[in-house]
Amino acid sequence: MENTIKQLKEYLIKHDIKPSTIRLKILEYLLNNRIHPTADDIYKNLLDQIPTLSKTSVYNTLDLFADKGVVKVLSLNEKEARYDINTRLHGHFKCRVCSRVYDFAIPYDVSIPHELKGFDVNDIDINFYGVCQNCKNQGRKS
Amino acid sequence: MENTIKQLKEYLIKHDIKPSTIRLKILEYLLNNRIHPTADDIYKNLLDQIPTLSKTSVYNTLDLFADKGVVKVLSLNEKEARYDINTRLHGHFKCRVCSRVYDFAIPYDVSIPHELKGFDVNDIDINFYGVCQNCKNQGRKS
DNA sequence: TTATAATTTTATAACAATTACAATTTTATT
DNA sequence: AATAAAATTGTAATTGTTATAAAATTATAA
Ligand SMILES: [Mn+2]
Ligand SMILES: [Mn+2]
Ligand SMILES: [Zn+2]
Ligand SMILES: [Zn+2]
Repeated sequence: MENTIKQLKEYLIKHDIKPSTIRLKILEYLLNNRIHPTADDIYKNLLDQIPTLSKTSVYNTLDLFADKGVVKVLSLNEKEARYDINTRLHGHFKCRVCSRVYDFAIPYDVSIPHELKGFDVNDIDINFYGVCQNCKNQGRKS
Repeated sequence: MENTIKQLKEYLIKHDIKPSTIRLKILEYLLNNRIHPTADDIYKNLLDQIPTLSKTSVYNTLDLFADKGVVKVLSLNEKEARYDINTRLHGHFKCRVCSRVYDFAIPYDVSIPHELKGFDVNDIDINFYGVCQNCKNQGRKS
């Protein structure tokens, strides 16, 4: 809805990815559904539009996207990986009740600690776990 | 080597865990091998001492330990979980070359960001990824 | 001690996410 | 149109983990 096909194509090409139909659809889904979906979420959701879609293609595409820096893969203490179209450094909060994953800005400078002097740090994950306000309010009613 | 059986028993009892042989062995392993091992690491290593050991028991024990706060489970962008006998808040660095996991002290106050006001935060993971100094030196030789 | 119950451990099968692989389809090039 | 390259698919394999029920061990009571 937000992006024209042309824009999506340019986005992929800019990231050195040939814009196939499936790749465009997955990119579009990720841009319009910023919920940190799993591969299965994406697969299930696109099945209406692309009835021949295979789960392998979803994995292939997401692996390619991760390779080219289009998505960041999230490990949030669960067995399924999640995919984030926002690759800039930011924190994640996972609610253990509703399983929603919230973004937050990291409120301190993430400098390399002196214990890691001489290490190359390419990637940083900051993950919080607990119960979100929504779920806390829900529980209050009982 | 470091701990007497008596000390290990007390440690488990203090955490509300009945000290069975397997539990003591796994605890001892975790205390003496602070390498953030996987369930398989632990299983393989104890097989000499306990030839009848089953992997299910290792998982059962680690689940129990996690439940009782004796270990912290780590999700480090890999499919296998790792287990840390140090449950105090600290950061982890995973080297993508040698797969070693290093500890580091978190060099800032991990206060709850204002975006998460009203959220209950029970757990925090801070994970860095990259190449450790060891592996960087190794590579330099070529 | 013996009997009985509770707990722990084991072996095996089931499960679920991901990956491997080769065949098919689609797209690009000549 | 013919050919080559790339993308997609279906299927099977792999892997870490979990479920389940039987067997072994340990605790409790008679
Ligand atoms: Mn995010
Ligand atoms: Mn640690
Ligand atoms: Zn919630
Ligand atoms: Zn290394």
